[in-house]
Amino acid sequence: MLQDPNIDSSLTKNQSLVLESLNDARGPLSAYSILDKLRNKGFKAPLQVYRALDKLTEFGFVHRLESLNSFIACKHASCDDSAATAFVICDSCEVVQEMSDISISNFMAVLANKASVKPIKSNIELHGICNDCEKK
Amino acid sequence: MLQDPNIDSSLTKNQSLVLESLNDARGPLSAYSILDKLRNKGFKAPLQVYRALDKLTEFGFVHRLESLNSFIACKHASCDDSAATAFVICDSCEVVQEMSDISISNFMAVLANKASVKPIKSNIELHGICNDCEKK
DNA sequence: ATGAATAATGTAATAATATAACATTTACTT
DNA sequence: AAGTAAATGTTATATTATTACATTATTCAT
Repeated sequence: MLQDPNIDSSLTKNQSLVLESLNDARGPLSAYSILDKLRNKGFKAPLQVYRALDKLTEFGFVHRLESLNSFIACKHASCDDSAATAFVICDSCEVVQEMSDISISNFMAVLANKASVKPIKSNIELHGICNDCEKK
Repeated sequence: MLQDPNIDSSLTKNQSLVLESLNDARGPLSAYSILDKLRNKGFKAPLQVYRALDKLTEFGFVHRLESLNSFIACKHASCDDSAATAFVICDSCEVVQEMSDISISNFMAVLANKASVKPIKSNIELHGICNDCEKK
């Protein structure tokens, strides 16, 4: 799977390695499981992972799933700050769907307005059982 | 401040103490800061707090703020499971507004439907700067 | 009432997640 | 090339949460 060179080239070595780990993963990963995956690439301390994750999150390449203390690569071409994203998580198979349409951003804008707050960052996570798991 | 006896009477001693701590607090508290507040009431270990928090959350008396790893008493008379709640958090003064109207529940229902997921639990947190802090 | 089952508690140990502090290296800019 | 900013390496430690197991309290059917 080829990566966009323009994206990867803007990243440092550690950032690229962490992002690759997340891209290769089927689901969200904890910082420490990323660390374990990257020990054979020279990673030795959690801070190496956390620092890369900070930047990747800042760039919009990675999202943090607060309710799982874990991280997931953004599935969208570029997730700019203005767009709110919602995550739907199956508690059975742990598949995560990343939803990011205008209605979500609108909803959060309305919420911010109701609360008289200037929005910085939103976090929307819905836990449930996906269709496939429900059938079993 | 008098508590509803019907509510308190259904709680155990530890649960009541933890809920009181959260009711007395101006904002959200971490489990360990609750523990510290309750040491003079005989609390000695984090598990005493976590176990009480589990039950209080289950009963709907307490909410967990995932992005803060902390807990807050529910401001509503009774927060049944069917109602989705959103939290608006000022990153400056740390005041938390608990929003719980039908539009939030509706929004999450639509999201669940779009993702073909049977919803269990939702978590909506919006970080920003409140009006008061913005003025300063 | 009594005994069995269930729920809650006490306590110690440890696991899992995250950051502080400081030294060093690399990359960028002029 | 020198100076600055950004990234990295490394150790130690802080913070958050759970496992495991023993004990006590409560509930509930008989």
